Amino acid sequence: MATGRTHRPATRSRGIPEATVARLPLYLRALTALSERSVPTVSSEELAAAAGVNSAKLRKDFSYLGSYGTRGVGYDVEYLVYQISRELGLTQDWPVVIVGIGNLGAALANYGGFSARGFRVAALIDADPAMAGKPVAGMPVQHTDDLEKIIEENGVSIGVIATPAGAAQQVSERLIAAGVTSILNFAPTVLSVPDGVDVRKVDLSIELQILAFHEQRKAGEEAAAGASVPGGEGVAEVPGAGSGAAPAAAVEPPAGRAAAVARKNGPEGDVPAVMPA
Amino acid sequence: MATGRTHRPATRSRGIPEATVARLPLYLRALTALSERSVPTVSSEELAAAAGVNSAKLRKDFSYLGSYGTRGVGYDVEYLVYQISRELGLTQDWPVVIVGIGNLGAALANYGGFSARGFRVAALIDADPAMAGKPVAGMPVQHTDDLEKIIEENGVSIGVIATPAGAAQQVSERLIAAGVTSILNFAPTVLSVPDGVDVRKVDLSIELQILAFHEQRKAGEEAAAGASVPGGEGVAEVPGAGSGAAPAAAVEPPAGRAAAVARKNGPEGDVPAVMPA
DNA sequence: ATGTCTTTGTGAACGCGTGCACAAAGATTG
DNA sequence: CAATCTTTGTGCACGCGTTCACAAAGACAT
Ligand SMILES: NC(=O)c1ccc[n+]([C@@H]2O[C@H](COP(=O)([O-])OP(=O)(O)OC[C@H]3O[C@@H](n4cnc5c(N)ncnc54)[C@H](O)[C@@H]3O)[C@@H](O)[C@H]2O)c1
Ligand SMILES: NC(=O)c1ccc[n+]([C@@H]2O[C@H](COP(=O)([O-])OP(=O)(O)OC[C@H]3O[C@@H](n4cnc5c(N)ncnc54)[C@H](O)[C@@H]3O)[C@@H](O)[C@H]2O)c1
Repeated sequence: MATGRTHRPATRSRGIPEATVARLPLYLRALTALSERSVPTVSSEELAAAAGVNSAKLRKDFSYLGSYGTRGVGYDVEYLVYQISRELGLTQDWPVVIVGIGNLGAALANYGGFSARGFRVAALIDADPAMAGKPVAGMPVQHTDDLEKIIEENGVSIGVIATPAGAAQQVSERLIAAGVTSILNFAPTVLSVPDGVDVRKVDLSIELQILAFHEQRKAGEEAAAGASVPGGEGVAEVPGAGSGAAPAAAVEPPAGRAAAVARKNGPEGDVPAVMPA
Repeated sequence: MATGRTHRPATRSRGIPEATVARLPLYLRALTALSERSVPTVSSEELAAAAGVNSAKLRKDFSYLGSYGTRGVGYDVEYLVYQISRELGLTQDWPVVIVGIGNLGAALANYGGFSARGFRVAALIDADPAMAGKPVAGMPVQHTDDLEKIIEENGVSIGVIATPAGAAQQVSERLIAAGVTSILNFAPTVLSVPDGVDVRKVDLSIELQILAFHEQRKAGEEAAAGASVPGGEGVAEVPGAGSGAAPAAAVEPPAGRAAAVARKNGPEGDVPAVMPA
């Protein structure tokens, strides 16, 4: 998932809902696959299944684009591929720069699916002088000093940041100052950008943490259902104990901070242990 | 945006809203930074700014966890770090396997932030016999044949898929059959999984396409603004080629886009064309 | 033509998420 | 102890997104 433009001022948003926009690429992918198999038409039901969404949702999504279907038949695959591509702006060429050619940046540069849909890696940029000129994915890495020049000369409006978190904000500022108005950020930092600039983030760590949350919940329910007693849980040390703030154990379960939670919410789910930084 | 679990049966409504869960890692990151700077407390306003969200939203999010703040003062940093970590399940160790050690998989394996928060790469798995035994990130790559054994022996419940799209579904099935119940999928495919299994996807291509959509819209508005004075807010002008620093355009039918969208069926310039897949 | 059958397009209801605005809680000062 | 100041916690309203359900549109058969 990616966030970014949280701010939608509804500026004459006579447009396609954001949620719909986010699904269009999904539909496009499914349609492209059908197209390659020379399937002429698809029903909303079939396509929805392929894209993993509800068919009513899909129909409503398409309704924002116009009435491209034929009742009793379905949608013309080729036609829809074209319409969605056009709506997403994929009928034009989008030069992209990748900044930060480390493990991830190099992988991205080597990624084939990149150029498959109108996106073209225009340049690879890194701050490490030792990398300058070194070829990655058949393209010489360029030094950050030339960032502005590269952006302007290639008319780049989309930038990908794959630098360490500490450098991300500064890199984004340089990119924006040079003309970039859309950023895909892989660094685990919140980028602060001016209005008019779109930022989407890809954060592995966040995704894993969300999965962990659900995983823990699943384990908890399972345990509760099984009525089994998991091994000793030994309450570990509580960081920053003192501070006087927050009422400590008042009633309820085992002492410690866990009680605070139980106070408001349900009892179960107390699994204190070591805590990483 | 998990593909599988779209359905939320609200099983036992004792739950934190999904949107809140997705923000907790963000708060945690900001709090960890504060903690490292030995800041004792933060106000919702400060923390919200650091996390890039609305302060009211942050307070409401925290209210789902319980009442951990002190009015007139703010939140105790250390205490909150602990509570959020516990809620997210980061107080326990999560062994993770990465399947598909190619460009991306190797980058992920080398990623430090991985193990920083309770996640531990338990194994690297690849189908290529030539890779078996080869060390990546100081860990020998193991063959897919041993996938089930690895999962079971290490008690892995979270799997990361970084194989080509064509292999993703099959890999997910093997992972699930072996006991994995959470999957982070980097392959551009919709995974079909049974109930109870969570899937989250990271899709570079989709993110770029969403950015392209907004980028195109920005270019269009810009062009419209520069043209004749827009009297009515009704229909947007057609973003003609040229104008602005827009990238080189590819092929595109002449007829108005807005017209086709607004109208039921635009017979005019809507000639199906072959699009770059 | 007429009737039947399939599938779209969408009105309407509903639930979730967001953000405002403010009372209450507690710190702090006199 | 009372007054004042700060900041939380949340009631409430609003808008977006999702889903159901169905009339209407068109294909197709008779
Ligand atoms: N590797 C992964 O799988 C992964 C996963 C999720 C997130 N991330 C994030 O992506 C970013 C990159 O990760 P990585 O593993 O490739 O790190 P890395 O250290 O391998 O690469 C970082 C690169 O950025 C360059 N760099 C540093 N400062 C720069 C600057 N100011 N301008 C331009 N280039 C600069 C460095 O020279 C280096 O080549 C990090 O923020 C990391 O947290 C990585
Ligand atoms: N590289 C990127 O930056 C990037 C970005 C976005 C998405 N992706 C996606 O991530 C996936 C991996 O990308 P990549 O660039 O690393 O590809 P890659 O070809 O470099 O690596 C794929 C690896 O998967 C292994 N593999 C193939 N089938 C397997 C199977 N059945 N079981 C286990 N391993 C198997 C291959 O041996 C290979 O090592 C692809 O689906 C790609 O579309 C990659």
